[in-house]
Amino acid sequence: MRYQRPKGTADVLPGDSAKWEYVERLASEIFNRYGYRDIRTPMFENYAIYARSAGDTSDVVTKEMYDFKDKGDRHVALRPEGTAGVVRAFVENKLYGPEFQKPYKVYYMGPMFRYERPQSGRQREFHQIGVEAFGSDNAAVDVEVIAMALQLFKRLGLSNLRVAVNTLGDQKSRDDYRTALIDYLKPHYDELSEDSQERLEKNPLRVLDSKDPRDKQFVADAPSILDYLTDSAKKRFETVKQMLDMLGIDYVVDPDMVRGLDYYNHTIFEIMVKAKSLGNGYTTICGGGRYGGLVEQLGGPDLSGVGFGIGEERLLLLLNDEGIKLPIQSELDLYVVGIGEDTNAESLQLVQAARACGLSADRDYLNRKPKAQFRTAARLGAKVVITIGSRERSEGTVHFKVMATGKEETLQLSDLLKNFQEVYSRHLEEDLR
RNA sequence: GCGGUAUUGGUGAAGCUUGGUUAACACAUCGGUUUGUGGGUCCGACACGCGUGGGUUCGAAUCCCACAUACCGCCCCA
Repeated sequence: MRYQRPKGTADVLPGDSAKWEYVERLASEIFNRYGYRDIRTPMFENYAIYARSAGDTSDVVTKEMYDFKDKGDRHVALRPEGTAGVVRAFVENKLYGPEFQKPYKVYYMGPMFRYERPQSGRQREFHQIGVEAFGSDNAAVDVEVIAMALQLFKRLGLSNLRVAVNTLGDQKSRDDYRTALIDYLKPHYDELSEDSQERLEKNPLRVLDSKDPRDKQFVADAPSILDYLTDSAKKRFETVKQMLDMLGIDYVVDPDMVRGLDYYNHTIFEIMVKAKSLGNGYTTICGGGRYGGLVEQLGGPDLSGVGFGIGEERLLLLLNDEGIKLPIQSELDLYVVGIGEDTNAESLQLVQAARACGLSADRDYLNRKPKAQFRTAARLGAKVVITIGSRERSEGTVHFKVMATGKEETLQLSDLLKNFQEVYSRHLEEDLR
């Protein structure tokens, strides 16, 4: 009986993990530049936090929640997304207090869980890189987070991104529109897909997102949210667009765009990309928007927030597809070849001396023949190989070989151990000259 | 949750339609290529046996069933 990893999970192995590290390091570097700080919240929370925040009708809550009762009979759920937990932490730790600068900006990265059917770029355990900014209604913050995500993608070498924005308006805009949409769709109820018939009752806005041709014909002529915005909501959206223009960010307004979580209002956006590994058409790799009410709903003051989530698996899949080489250098400064079992201790001493002064060093542990060891050294891309055998041992010397030039010279072991860094660099540089 | 395709060694895979006893070929890896030096040549090694568990059969990687997983589509989304 062999064990398999749980359905919908993945092992990130060395080699691949270097890419993850690079992406995550770059993200935190950029986010920090915008004043966002790392926040780490639990991977599971009280079930109610997600149920209440995401909306009772959302698919995430109704069928994708990875929830269970713990030994204390507490109903908990593995986080399906990052925002709710961060909001909870924001409220619980009273980060809305006057001593904190607003907007309060944080970022996070880590695993999320959704119980659903796995596919490429869609797993049960997946990873998101996300940000949230609380406590400012300024449209500039909306634009800033979009710009920030774009900067990350750009720095990673991605192009041909499609930024779609839309607004859900304020409460009144939304209510008015909802009514109008229902009025429009009701007469066609029987012609809609079964899914949309149900959506119409629970969450009519979702009908707009349907890919079913039966629905699409009606969606095409459906009233637009943009016509139902209140003056202030409209003005706000205009400001967002102006600011995007001003920053030279290309975008399209997609009035049919709806987000999966119910808590959004005003600005919502998605950054999409066309990639073969992610199926046909455009796939979203970053989605976000502004949310009001959520902070209050989880017991905090009436503050709004804005943020986004980036799907890390999708991002990496995309980088792979595009053939983008991340600048990941795995260089080896030194490889120690030991000839004969009695050089075991000296080999250890040598790599340790190198490592102690900040060089990367490795050696052979299998007592293999010199030829095999050199082959390994070459494959690892070692800059220098130090060889020690019985002859050297009796003379208190080692062979120092610069792999690029093939030049080899004899050094005193004691000199090397006394001042490894200096001796190493001097001989390496002399040889390469 | 629904529908479909797939599953052979470290990897890519042939074989499966016409069940029969050496599971082809290639890459990678390891060893050797005369005694201590680098991605080359040549030689050699490398599947508890064909996702797991049952069944049919004298006999199954090859036929049947169940399950698992991956992938694709739907749903939805990162």
